Amino acid sequence: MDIARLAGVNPSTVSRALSGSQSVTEETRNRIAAIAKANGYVANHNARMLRSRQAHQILVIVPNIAAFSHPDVILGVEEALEEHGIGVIIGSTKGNEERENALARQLITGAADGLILLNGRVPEEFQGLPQYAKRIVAVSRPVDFPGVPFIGIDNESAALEATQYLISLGRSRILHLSGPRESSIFAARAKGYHAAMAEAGLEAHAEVMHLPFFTITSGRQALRDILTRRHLPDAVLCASDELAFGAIQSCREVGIKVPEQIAFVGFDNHPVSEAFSPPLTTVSVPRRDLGYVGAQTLLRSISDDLSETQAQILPYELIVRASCGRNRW
Amino acid sequence: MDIARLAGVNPSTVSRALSGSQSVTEETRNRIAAIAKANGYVANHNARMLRSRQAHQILVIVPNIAAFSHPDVILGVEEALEEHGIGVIIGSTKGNEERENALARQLITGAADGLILLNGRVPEEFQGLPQYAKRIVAVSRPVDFPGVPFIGIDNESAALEATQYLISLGRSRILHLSGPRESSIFAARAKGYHAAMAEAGLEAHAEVMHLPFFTITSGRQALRDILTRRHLPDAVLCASDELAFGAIQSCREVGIKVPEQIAFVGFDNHPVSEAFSPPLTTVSVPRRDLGYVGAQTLLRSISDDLSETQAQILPYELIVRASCGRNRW
DNA sequence: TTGAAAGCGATACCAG
DNA sequence: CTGGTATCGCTTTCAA
Repeated sequence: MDIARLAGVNPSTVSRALSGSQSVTEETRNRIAAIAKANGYVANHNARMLRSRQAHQILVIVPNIAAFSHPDVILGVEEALEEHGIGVIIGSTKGNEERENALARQLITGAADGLILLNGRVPEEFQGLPQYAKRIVAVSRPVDFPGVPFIGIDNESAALEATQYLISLGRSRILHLSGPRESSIFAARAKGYHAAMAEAGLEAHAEVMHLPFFTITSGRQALRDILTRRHLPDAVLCASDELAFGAIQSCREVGIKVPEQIAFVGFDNHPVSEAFSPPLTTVSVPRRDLGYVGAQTLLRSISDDLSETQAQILPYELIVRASCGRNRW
Repeated sequence: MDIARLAGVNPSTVSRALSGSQSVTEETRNRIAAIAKANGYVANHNARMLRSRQAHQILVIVPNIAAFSHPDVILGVEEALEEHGIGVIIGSTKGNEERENALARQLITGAADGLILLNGRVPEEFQGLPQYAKRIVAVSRPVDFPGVPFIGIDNESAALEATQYLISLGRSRILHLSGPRESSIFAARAKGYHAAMAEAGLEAHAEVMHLPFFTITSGRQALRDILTRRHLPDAVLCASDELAFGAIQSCREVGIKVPEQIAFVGFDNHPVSEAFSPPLTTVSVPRRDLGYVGAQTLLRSISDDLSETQAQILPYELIVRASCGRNRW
């Protein structure tokens, strides 16, 4: 590097000066910094990373970046990493396993130093490679891979509480609209829902509908089908706010009154839920914190001073709004 | 690399085989590929990139990843790049100039091969470095930097058309709720709005409110203020769907009827706008296509076969829903 | 088609 | 505190 020549020092001194090493006179450091700046010099990323064996990048794998809940998590991740000068790479998989593996390779090849999984699954590529566990954390959705920490909420308990709330309002024919059955997060919510129903002696009315997607469109279509039934539910617990938005839309379209005829509860507390009509009662998930804590956990895990924390459960909160009406009795 | 030893060939042959070079026997290539796979070998990313002077990564700079309109654009970018085996890095700046420059350095240091700007501004860092123009494209919001192509919609014309639509319904006291005045995209929309008002002889009623953010909260607060006025507008053209959601919420809270008393038009056609109550009339922006075309343009520009395309204007569409009611006359 | 050797641009280690 | 040198892991050029 010719900054060395210009400064009349050895390249290694330039390197030390620019990376803020202590073992360089402040005077020398300043002089080199000035020369570098004047010449618009910045160290080549790939060369540094090759030598120092760090990418200074963390990869976040999301199933779908357009889903309502992920951007806020990513925001939290960014905030945590920014403080450490670490960049964030995003990859969305859309459930495509091939794509998942391609992204996984970013970790294996050293393009990223760590992985934050929001998709609830460790890519196949890591099977039989337990040494990568310490470079991976799962956020929002747990994964089945030994040694990978999880940061999320207690979904079972949240669904339980939400269902109990509906029951406390006098609702009994409560339907649970959920996401893919295979996803542990939806399984947990369904479990909490069933527990509450059973506890209230309403098991006979319990019904879980697992949908392949938890989008607005998906919720809309599901309710269209349900509204053709002879006996309508009097409440619906939705596994995402998006499902609830679509579902409520369908009700409106056929003149079913919300919350009078059917009450709705969502999951996420997306910003829209407050502006929606009726404002949506929903389980608030600390998305940003999940991302923030997840990133911090990852950094600690990578640098080896993680005291075997296997799961961090953050608090959720049931936000009561008008979509469930008031107590009927 | 010991794959070479295992295969009994020279490292260079392994390199050639794995990168699919033609000048290697198919037989040799297959044999090496098999051995590499069996041993879980993948070439180190940073070393490859150092040598070949490519990062195979594109950086997308967004002002705020939680804004409703960006994720879809990113989706389009990902789709376009995935086909070329190029990864996507995301950085959100939250308007922080220092953060912008830090991200810019990713391009300068070679951590990324190109830059897609969704924030309407080329980072300071590139001032006086025109050679980077060919590695940058601006999507959604144009930037002021010679040689940087722009992919977006005709905002002025879209706002003009939306305003004309409101006028055609008999509305006359139309307010325009917009984002930061400094942003050219909002300036363009305001211009179209003014043109329509002037054309209809309603210039006297024209009023543009520039808000620092175009979020739900921002729209909600703005309308709260406006609704205390003696003379209410009879329509509001919002520069984003989010503003509209918040604004309509405020109307609902004080009992103002939408669309009877005030009609609303949004911008973006976010998925929620259809499920909202009332369903929101809005300008549909082809967000995904913008991202897709933007990424393609960038790739062509980087590889030098860009025929000096300076702007690609994609079609928008006014989606008419119930938030403006029907013609009053 | 393959091998040998020379870097890519930095950092790290060992002397001084 | 600074200089010299080996080296990170791969690709590429030049010969054979």
